[in-house]
Amino acid sequence: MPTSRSVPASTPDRAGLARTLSNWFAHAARDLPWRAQGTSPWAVLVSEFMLQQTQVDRVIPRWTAWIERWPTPSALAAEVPGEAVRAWDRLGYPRRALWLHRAAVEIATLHGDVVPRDVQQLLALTGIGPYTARAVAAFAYGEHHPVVDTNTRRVLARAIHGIAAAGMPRSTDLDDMAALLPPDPAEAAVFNAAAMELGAIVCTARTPLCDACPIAAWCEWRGAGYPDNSPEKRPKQAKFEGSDRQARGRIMALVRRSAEPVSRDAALNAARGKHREPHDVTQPQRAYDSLIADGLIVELEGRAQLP
DNA sequence: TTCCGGGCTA
DNA sequence: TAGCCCGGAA
Repeated sequence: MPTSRSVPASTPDRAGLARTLSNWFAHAARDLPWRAQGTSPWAVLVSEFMLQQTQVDRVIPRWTAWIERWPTPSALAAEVPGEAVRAWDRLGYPRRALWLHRAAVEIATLHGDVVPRDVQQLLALTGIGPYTARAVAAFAYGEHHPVVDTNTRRVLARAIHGIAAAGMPRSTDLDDMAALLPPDPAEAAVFNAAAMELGAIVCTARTPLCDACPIAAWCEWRGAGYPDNSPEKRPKQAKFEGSDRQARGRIMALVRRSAEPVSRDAALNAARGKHREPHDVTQPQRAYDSLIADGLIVELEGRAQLP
């Protein structure tokens, strides 16, 4: 790995980078519904929960229906958790539907039905971590915080550190971003969004569109000739086919679409899929048990249903 | 057909 | 640190 240059001394015109990127965002930003004027903090929070693991195009219809049905935290909190799981549909990682429901209960009961604006209070809510807490504070309330998601981390790695790909999250990510933020809170919020947007649609992981990049002139990675200097790759993701994840997803799909509780046998059969692969005979039961442990299904008299 | 992105919890 | 879901990109 090349020695990184002594950090800020020789780096040019950071304010120019921020200004240029924000100007680009003003015309290039996708027209996403949660970016509309007047979107409530709750609606912003819901969008961030959904976007934690799911691409924008798949989130939009679920988010729209969710906000229409549950326009406030207390509206969701009044439902049983299973309704949140069902409405989550196939967004993936359904534990997050449970967490969002729990967060709604916490906001309704502990915060007077008002989404907190303080990062520490946001972090204390179920399912909210460092990214989501700062995203809500910055985008819903205009608070001055660095917001760093995986897209921003990749932009920082390339533009600031000259490294082809971001590795594991670094302790310096938030400091790096904070150093770039304009002092004005509203401008800082725009810049946070702009950096994420650049990572999402231009500075992409696999095929970055460097010719179309508005901050190419500032990019250390480009300046170095696009070296293939990534640190170790992140551990490769296990195959989905044949995985416990897949088995869990199949059970959840069955339980979500069933108006009535389903028998345990039906659930275990669903876990096996069409091919009835016998490679791991313990998997269906393991998947079933793990869903119960996660609270995503409950079993009553040998029948499984949403909580 | 395979690969991989995405933040959080325990 | 591992585990979690699905769909679109390669």
